[in-house]
Amino acid sequence: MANRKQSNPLEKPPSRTRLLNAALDLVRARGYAATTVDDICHRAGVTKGSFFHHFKSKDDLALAAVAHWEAMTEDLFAGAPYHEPADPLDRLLGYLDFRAAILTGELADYTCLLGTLIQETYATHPKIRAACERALSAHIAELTRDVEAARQLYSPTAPWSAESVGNFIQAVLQGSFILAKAKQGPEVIRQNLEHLRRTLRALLQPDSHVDTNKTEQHPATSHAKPVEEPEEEYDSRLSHFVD
Amino acid sequence: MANRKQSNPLEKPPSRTRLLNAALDLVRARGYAATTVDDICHRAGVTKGSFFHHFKSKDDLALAAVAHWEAMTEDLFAGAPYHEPADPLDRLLGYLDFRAAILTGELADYTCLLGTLIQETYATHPKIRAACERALSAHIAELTRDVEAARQLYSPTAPWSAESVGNFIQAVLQGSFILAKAKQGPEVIRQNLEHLRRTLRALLQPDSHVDTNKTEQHPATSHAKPVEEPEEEYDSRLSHFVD
DNA sequence: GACTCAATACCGACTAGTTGGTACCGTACT
DNA sequence: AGTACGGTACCAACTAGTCGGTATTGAGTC
Repeated sequence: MANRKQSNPLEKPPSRTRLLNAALDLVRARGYAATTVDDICHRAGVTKGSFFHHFKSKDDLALAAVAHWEAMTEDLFAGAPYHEPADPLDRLLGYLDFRAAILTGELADYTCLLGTLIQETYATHPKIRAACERALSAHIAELTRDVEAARQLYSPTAPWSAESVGNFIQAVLQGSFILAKAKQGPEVIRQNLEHLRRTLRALLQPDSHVDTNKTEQHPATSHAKPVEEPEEEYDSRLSHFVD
Repeated sequence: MANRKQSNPLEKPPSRTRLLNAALDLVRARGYAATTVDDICHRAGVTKGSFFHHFKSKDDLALAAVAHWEAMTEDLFAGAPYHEPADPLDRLLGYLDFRAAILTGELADYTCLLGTLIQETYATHPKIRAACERALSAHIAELTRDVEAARQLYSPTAPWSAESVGNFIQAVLQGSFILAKAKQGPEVIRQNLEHLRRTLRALLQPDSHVDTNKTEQHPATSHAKPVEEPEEEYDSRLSHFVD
């Protein structure tokens, strides 16, 4: 609340935003419990007085950080190019390409705050868990819309729900992040996105007898590679949304 | 090291084992940083003197806990019934059934120590991360053997490696655990295992012209349900492997 | 346009409690 | 006696959170 300073592109963002960004970086790298308030203040370049002026507790900051994360990622995905295709399956495959394209920088830069936070807080911090769940579900719901459209188009009689596929995609991403942290590199994420691409193609394969004009756009059996990543296109820290 | 007391089924396990089990439970429920040495001692019913007699630091305990976990899960999976089928694809599908069957009790009872630990330590505790990675990779390698056998049998020209499929399976599991924690229940894990089943069937579908006698055992297009879970069969805390 | 007045933003020393880890001692085997 | 095991008391370092204070802003008043 209160009057948030309008974004004068010349001056640095206000303390509250700096604190939130610092929290995002540190929590994703070290986890929630291991990140101290002092750490966050130091990285944000402010003092504890400022911290507790903006947030009434560390947990309160965590909730704000989740909201901040949700806003940032919502913008990121809303502005991504994969929404353009008219075909919903193409949009889904484009989503996977996009997820691969943002895998730049350090591990902590492209992994998910929500997954990290959930693991640490699910049994001990109900509010944080709930906030993470809401944010995650919102993203999945967005995805599910395209899955449902593609299902209607290609496999209307499929025995799976669109929502379950949305969950599956998100699970592969979250699990891939863990493997990437274990292996200290994003390669496993790319490979899993590739498998996910195969999975979606298989699930949404035009039913043998259902005629479609899409066949040449995504040949179901070939080893099609994802589109070449635009490399420097996306800032993985998403800092260009910080305002 | 030292002479570990032989398992007299009448007396409770030795302190060291109690400490390790306590650590497993607490870390999986609250995370590593949020679990204190005192917590672990209290749950194990011993004092700090005992703790630091057996482990020279909290991190040292973590390494021992990973080894303990690895030994327990190795026994668990080695003793599971899914190895019986001669067909490697059946073994893989049996593995998925087994993973579904052990989803009993509390969330912390059936989720994975390694995934939790990796998230919190990957950037700050190199030794713990490395230990988790070794344990996880060993499990994946085990799985990969069956994938490779199935690949040779059904899709020898497939454009994917067996190892990448092993990673994919593990990623789905780890990610499903996160979603289950967010949603506070294992249902999403079951659904994702079902999708994984579909994925494996699609990947290992007998190549159109490759004849096989397996068709009736796992009809590739039906909505086959996994075998009914044996419910009370597996103790999710795995405590029967404790010594 | 100077002068309040109040609200907001920020600072940094301080505290009460907690943390991992240590020192030291008693006991039970062998 | 020696060694493995475990208990009690303690500590230095660190933690989230407090508190009194200052700087900056903007609206209202004359």
